[in-house]
Amino acid sequence: MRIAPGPSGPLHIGHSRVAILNDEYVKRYDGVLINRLEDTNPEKIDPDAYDMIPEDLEWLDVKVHSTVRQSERFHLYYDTTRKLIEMGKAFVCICPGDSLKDLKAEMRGCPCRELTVEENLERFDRLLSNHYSEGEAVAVIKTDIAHPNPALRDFVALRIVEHPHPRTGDKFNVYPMMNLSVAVDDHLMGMTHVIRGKDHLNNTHRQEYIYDYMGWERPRFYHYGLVNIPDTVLKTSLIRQSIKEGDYSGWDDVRTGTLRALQRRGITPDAIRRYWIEGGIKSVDMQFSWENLFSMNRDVIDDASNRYFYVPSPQTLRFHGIDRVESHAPLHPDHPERGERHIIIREGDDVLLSPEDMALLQGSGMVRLKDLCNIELQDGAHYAGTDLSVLKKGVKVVQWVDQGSAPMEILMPDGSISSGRVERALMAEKGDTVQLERFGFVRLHHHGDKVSAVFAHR
RNA sequence: GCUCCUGUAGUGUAGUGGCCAAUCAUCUCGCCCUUUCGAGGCGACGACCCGGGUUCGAAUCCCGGCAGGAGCACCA
Repeated sequence: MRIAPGPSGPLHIGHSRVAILNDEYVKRYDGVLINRLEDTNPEKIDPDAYDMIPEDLEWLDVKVHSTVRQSERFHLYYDTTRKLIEMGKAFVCICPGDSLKDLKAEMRGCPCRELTVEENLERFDRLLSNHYSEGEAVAVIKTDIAHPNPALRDFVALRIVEHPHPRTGDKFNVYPMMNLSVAVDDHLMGMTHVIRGKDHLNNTHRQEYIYDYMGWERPRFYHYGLVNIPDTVLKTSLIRQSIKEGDYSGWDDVRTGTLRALQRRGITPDAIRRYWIEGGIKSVDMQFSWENLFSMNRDVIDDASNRYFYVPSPQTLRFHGIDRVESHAPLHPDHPERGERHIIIREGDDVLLSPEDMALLQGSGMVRLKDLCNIELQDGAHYAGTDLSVLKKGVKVVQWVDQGSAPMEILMPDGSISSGRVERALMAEKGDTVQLERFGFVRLHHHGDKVSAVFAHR
C-alpha cells in the first residue's frame, strides 16, 4: 500500500487520515507501506516538505517501509506514454490553449487525435527533446471522447513546465500528470490495495484506462468519504502566507491544523489514530469533530497527566488566623504512589486567587482552598477551619497558589496568552502534559529553567 | 448542465432480510462518588431522508423522488 503526498508543506490533520488508514491495514495484514512523494509539479513544491513529511509520519507512528520521489522516475512515465502511443491509445496534441477542453465538452476529438502512430511518435520525440515550449504540446491518453461522464473524456498525461525543480533543476521540462504517474507507479510498485478519498473517484476511472491498455492487473480501490474539518486553517498556501507576513509563528502555529501544531498542543498520535479508525473507510462524507478527538485525547493522556493548580490573572489576599497550615495534594488522584505536592502557608503569607474565584469568595463569604483549608473574606483571607462538611452546604472549592508560585504563560488555541501563576512543584514536572485543575490539559514546554505551556483542551 | 458517490440521534459509529420498539462513543442534562467543571458509576435526552414496491417480515433488497458531497485542470 502507499501514501502519496505532494511535497507542498507539512502534513495536517486531514492528511493524517489517509496515512493512518493505510498504515493500519498494512500493520494488520503484514503488508508494505511506501511513502511516495509526488513532486511532479515544480511550481508547487516546498523543498522543506521533503523532510517535514517523513518527520510528521514518524510522529504519527506510521511505519513507512520505503520512500520514493516521483521526480526520480520520469523515464518510467515517458516509457509508458511511448507504449501507449505505439498502441494508438495516446497522442501528442499541439492544439492551442483551451481548444482541447472545448472540443471535449462537445464530445469531439481534436485533429491530433486522428494522427497516425508514426506521426505521434515523431511528435513525442520532439516533445522530449525540447522542441516545444510550455503550453505548446501535451501528451493525451485516449479514453472515450463521447463518454457520458465529461470527467472521463481524454486526459492529459504529460505537459511542459518551464520552472526549475528543487531536486532536478532544469534537467526535465516534460512533467507527468498525476493520473499517469500514479497509475505507472502503483503498478510498478505492486500495489494491491489503494485507499484514498472519494475526490479521486474519477481519477481512479482514468487510471483504470491505463491499467487496461497496458494489460496490468488493477489494485483494489477504496474511496472514503470526504471530511469537513471546521474552524481550522489547513490550506498550506494560506499558512505559508501568514508565516511570511509574521502573523503565524511557524508551521506549528496553534491556530492551524498542522500535525506540528497538534503535537505542540499535546494532542497524541494515539488519539488521532483512534479517531480515524473509528471513522473507517466507508464512502460517506463526514463532519470532523474536535470534541470527539479531544475526548479521545483526554482518555489517552489523563492517566499520565499530573495535577497542578494554576491561577490566571492572580489577585492577592493576605492569609491570617492561624500560625501555619499545610496542604498535601496528590500529583494524581488515581496514583497516590506518585507522591504529593506539599505547601505550607503561614500567618501573613499571601494566597493568590483568580478574579472569578475572588468574586465567588466575595459573593458567598467563604470558599475552600482545595487541599488546604476554608477561608472567609475578612481583612484578607481568614482561616476558617478544615471542616469539609461545609462543601455540603454549598461552599465552593477553588484553586489557589502561594507567594512561592511561579509565573506561567499558556498559549491558547486562538493564539492569545493566558498568564498567571502555577505551583512551584510544576517546575520539576517531567511529564509531557499535565492537567491544570479546573482549567484544562496543557502541554509543557521547558526552556532552560523556565516552563511555558500550550493549551490542549479541557 | 453532465457524471459519479453517499444518506442511522447534534457529531462519529454498529448494523448486510427476522435476535433492532436499533449498538457503542461523544455532546447536553440529572443523580452518586470525588476537597477539579478531570476520572469513575448510574440514568435521561436523542436517529434508520421521503414515497412506492418485493416479502409472512425491510434500517438492511429494488424503483422513484429529495438532500448533501465530489469531479468535469497542461493541481495533487
